Amino acid sequence: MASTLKKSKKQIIFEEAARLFKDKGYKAASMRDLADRVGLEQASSLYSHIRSKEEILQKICLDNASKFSEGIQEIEQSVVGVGAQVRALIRLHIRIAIKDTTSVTVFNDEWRHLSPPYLEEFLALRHDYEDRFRKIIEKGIDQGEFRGMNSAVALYTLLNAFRWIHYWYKPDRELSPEAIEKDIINLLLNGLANKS
Amino acid sequence: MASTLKKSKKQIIFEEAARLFKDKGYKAASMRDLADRVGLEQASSLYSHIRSKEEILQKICLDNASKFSEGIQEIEQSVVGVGAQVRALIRLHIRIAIKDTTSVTVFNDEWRHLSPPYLEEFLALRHDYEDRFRKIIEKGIDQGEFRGMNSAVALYTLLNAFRWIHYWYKPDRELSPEAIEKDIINLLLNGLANKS
DNA sequence: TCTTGCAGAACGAATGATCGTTCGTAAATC
DNA sequence: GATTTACGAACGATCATTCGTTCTGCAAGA
Repeated sequence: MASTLKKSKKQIIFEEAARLFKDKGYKAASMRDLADRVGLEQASSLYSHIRSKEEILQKICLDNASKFSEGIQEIEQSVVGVGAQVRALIRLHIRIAIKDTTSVTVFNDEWRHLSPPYLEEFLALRHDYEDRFRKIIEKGIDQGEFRGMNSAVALYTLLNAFRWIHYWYKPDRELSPEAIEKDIINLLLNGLANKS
Repeated sequence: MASTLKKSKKQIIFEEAARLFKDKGYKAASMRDLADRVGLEQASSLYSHIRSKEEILQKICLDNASKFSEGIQEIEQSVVGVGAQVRALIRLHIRIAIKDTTSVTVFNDEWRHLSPPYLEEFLALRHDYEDRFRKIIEKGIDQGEFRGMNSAVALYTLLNAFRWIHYWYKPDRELSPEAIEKDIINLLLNGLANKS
């Protein structure tokens, strides 16, 4: 099989850790739990592959932050019209949530357990992302394409509207990702589009 | 002052614990932290007033669950028309989030640390609430008042759309609770109302 | 008014459990 | 034979909680 790019143990540990952190929360998840899940008898064995527990959280948080940064970067440059941009951003969120359910849950809910230098770095990235999203919304409001409303309320309502997918979605549902995208975009955007 | 209904120490402990659990998360919050916040030198002193750490979490979770149960109960009985019912439910969520910011955060994010008998009880209450909310949405879809879409997608998108308020809202914002209500209802409901 | 007794509240030490991590060594892999 | 990986014991820290004691405020009795 050409597709047998064997995963390194390190990678397995990171993936299993994401699942563990999602299931129990970062603080409640122990390194002994993690050792069990990857088939090691001792928690100490993990340290042949990783530096620390927090290193795992750092990687998960920063990797996901990068996904969103790169996503919005591309949308700003290649998509024209604020309506299409917001639609693309919604799709970006939904697709990441469906593709990387576990790591996006950790990214969403466990970032606060990052310690000082990394916490600030993470918050700066998030602030930057929200700012760029907000600017698109404000532009749409100014142009009359979006409903006149507080832009922060619009921003956070949108950002949170998908935050159940990574928790709820399973591939064997009768509902396809495309159908979810369509329904959510319709629900959100026909409230955002000005039709006075 | 007639308004001096002195809070019992127990009540102070519960309120301060909610704040602490919100700030650091249930697992990361220690009883020593809590003792500090209520002005006790020793964590052991807390046990003159409370039975256990989890007792606090149980009360916070069940109290808030009751608020939502009672809220939807009243709406089902007194509000006519699915459109008005959904509007009332949105207002219910926003008002609780603004009134009890700290405890609603704990209720939302920390319930999973409840242990066996209480966890199941909590999940049953939540399932019941979601079911009743979903039935209203389905009725609206059937009657043609709401957009034709998957009712679970609609339910969870609505339920999560406000989940930033308890984190973001501060009384000194230039934005009044009424303005937030208006904006969110407009944003969400004009996407839900069928206008073909 | 002063003393006494009592109960609730706070303390401080200690318990057993669990945590993340280190270290020296042994097994496994190449 | 060299290097990576796993082990097992151990470390120090911190956790929630228990226990016996001390402190505090207040009411009853003298």
